Amino acid sequence: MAKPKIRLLLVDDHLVVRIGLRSLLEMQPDLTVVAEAASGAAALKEFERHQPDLTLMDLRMPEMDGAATTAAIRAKSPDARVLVLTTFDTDEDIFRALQAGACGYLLKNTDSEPLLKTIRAVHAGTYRLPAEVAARLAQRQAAPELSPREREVLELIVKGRSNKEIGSALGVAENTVKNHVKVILDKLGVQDRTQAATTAIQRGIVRL
Amino acid sequence: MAKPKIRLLLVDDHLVVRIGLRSLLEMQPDLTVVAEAASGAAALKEFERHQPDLTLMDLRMPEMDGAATTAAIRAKSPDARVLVLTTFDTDEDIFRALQAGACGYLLKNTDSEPLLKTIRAVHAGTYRLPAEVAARLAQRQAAPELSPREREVLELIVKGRSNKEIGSALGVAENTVKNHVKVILDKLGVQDRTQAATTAIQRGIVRL
DNA sequence: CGGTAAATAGCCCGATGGGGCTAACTCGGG
DNA sequence: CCCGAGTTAGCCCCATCGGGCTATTTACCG
Repeated sequence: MAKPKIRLLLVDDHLVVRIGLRSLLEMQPDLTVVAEAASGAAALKEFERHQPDLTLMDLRMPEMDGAATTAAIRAKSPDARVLVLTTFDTDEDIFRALQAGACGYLLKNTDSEPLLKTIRAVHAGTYRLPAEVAARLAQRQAAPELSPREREVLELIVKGRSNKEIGSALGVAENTVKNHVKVILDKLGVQDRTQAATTAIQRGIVRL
Repeated sequence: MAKPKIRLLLVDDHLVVRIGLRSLLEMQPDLTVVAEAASGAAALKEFERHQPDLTLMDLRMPEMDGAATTAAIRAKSPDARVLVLTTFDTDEDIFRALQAGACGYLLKNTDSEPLLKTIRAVHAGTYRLPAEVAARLAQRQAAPELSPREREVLELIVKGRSNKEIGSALGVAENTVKNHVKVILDKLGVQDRTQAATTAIQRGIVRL
């Protein structure tokens, strides 16, 4: 055994995905899966115990999602390498994952070759984000972020509440809500609340 | 070999899921995976060739989705058994799958025991839909279906178009659109177009 | 300590939306 | 051959929405 294997931690709430990944990865002579976790909380424990070289992380998970888990891991181990695995990619998810400190991202429907190639590249520190993703990230940075209150209002918009209902729900005047709505529409670059709702869902700003 | 094995066809566009399922299923003495397909079209070919006892079918796939593929299979082989595997369940997807002739449905994040149990139950013909799902189906049948034109209008609502814009897009008067919208709101059981948009997305009536 | 952003709230006004109601025409099934 | 559903279209009316504008308080950052 000339070179030590790359030690991997798998984090995914889907059993079949964990099994599939494990089978795929264990067939490689330079890779070994040292632990699996089905939740963010479990992932933290396993990371502590095994200190893997690289963590493969699903984004959509119940309770603690992949971005939050990634942030928690990197808070304790700033040089931890995390590669995000997503099923369908909303810009917001990827953005949050990368902001949380993920080193890269992959779609789950990629073939084995690009998957293995990316794992080795990330481990070697030579991984670069695809140009298309980098472009979307740049665009996202250009787009102004919503304030906490605005996100709150946006969630209620998505639920179909009127400005008046949102006002009483938040304990503020309807006029105040209207102001927030105006800012939200402006920041999202849309004309009305329906477009705001659908783009919020599309970008993953709010969970449906 | 006293009893013949249950011969399975796996249909899923995710490589890791196919591998994971195959590993899981091949460990069972009474199950064998005779073929895999990564698309609806490929699934039809493999079904023709192998005539499996049971097909495990993903719903969300590019080009031809699971419901359409299930319908195509059952059009040729009316007694084919198809078990739908979904990641996240929108009512509409499940409903369409069952209408297309699927025998049952499972979430991908289920553990192995319920998965194996369900496979054997479906093959034995003793599978019953969970009460919760049956209730949702009953509710869906109670809900009146949208007419083709109404679905068309709904799609434009989701895109954030105004009634006037929808009218000119469809070549009809704004008043006509308003009538359609009224009916849509009524059929969906919602108060305004924003709720219509979000519930349409949630139920899977329109693709985002 | 001053500037900036967020959150609050008010005003006016025109555009849009949605409820209720009537009424053509068309097409397919009983 | 008529009935029902779908599609078309009009009417009135008022609530809601969204644009534009100003203003106060708080809080944080440089």
